[in-house]
Amino acid sequence: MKSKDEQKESTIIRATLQLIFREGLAGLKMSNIAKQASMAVGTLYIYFKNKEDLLNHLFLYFKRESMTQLAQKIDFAQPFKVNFKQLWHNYLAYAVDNPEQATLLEQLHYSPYLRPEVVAETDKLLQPIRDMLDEGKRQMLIKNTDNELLLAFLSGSINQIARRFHENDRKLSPELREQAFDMTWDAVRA
Amino acid sequence: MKSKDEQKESTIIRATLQLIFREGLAGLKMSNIAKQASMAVGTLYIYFKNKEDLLNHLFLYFKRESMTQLAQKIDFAQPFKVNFKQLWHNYLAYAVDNPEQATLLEQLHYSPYLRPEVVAETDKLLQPIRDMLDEGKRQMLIKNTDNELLLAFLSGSINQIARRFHENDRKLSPELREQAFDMTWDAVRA
DNA sequence: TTTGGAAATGAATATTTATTCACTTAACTT
DNA sequence: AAGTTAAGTGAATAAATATTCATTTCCAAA
Repeated sequence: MKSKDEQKESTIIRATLQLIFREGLAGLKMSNIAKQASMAVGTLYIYFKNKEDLLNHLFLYFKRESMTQLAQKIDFAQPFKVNFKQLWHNYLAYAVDNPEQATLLEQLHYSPYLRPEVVAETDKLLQPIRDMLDEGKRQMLIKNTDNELLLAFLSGSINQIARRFHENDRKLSPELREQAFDMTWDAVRA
Repeated sequence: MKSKDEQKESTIIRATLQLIFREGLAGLKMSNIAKQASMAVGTLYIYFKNKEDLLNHLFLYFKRESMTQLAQKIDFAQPFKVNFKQLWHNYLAYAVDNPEQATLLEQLHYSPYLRPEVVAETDKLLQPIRDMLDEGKRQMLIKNTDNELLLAFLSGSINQIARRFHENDRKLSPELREQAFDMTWDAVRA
């Protein structure tokens, strides 16, 4: 018998990502996903129950992927600021290299498609970062401020910087990235 | 003869806002807009050519409204930092009091509905803020950094703070707002 | 108070889009 | 190499949704 091609699931998800980025979630059609992924519409339904199911899987898939990227080169033996800086640059690099994702996760988050339990599950992925911020506060290196405020400040500024530069076709030079990091560090340091 | 009710246009726009916020742009249906606005579907087509037209009008409408709010109590006779702080608090207050807008503008921005010329027009509305930032740099009060970077940093962090707190049903106390402003000021000051 | 005309209505229609399913193809098993 | 079974296909169908339009309601002028 013919066996399921395991790569297809991710092919479909990535094709969907491209389309949402190009045309928005509101313009997403199953027939277009099939075309973009070079397969028949029917095939989509072999891998995912329906459109809603596909979108929930996609949300989790990219949240997990982004968290993996974020954790690159983080080494808890290093001093706090070294790790903080690495994390910040990882986040920015991911947002810059994958401008589609931020847009996508944003749009999905406020759509009738996403199931609440999937949203809750992704929030748990942030725990290691919360722990890291707590450690920074314990060492009195960063301001003793609410974690949600810190997280919102960090993620909001990074995403928006990546988005605006991408939208205007501008490159974020290493110098600009350094300037942006300095702003962030000045903002959070004690 | 019966005359056109001028308020209806804004009634429709506001009803649409509510719905996009509740169900996302992807879930937006003309029939629901009509229900939310307590009128018949056909009436929508008296005030707007079609769905796309309605959404473009709505985008401009709220961009303009938010800029008006932002300019409240700004007085160019005041010192730079006073105005900067007022502007920042105006922006945060608007984002907190109108959590729907940010979500909506975000979603619309990346949709097949929005016409490019409408996007370009809204970008021009930011010019007074760019001028203000330039003035701060001239007085050597803020870092001499790219305006787009500064704007992205400011708007991204504020929007995300307002959004996350609203999403988690948490109130942003005056103390937290002060802390957030201090972070921002530390970030931008020379 | 009558009447002309635009606003408002919402069931009917047109259009778009998700999903199914009868059929074909490919890979594995014996 | 024949048989078996699941993957893959895409035209056909179902479902959802935008838009129209024949009819009714309302207002203002005559």
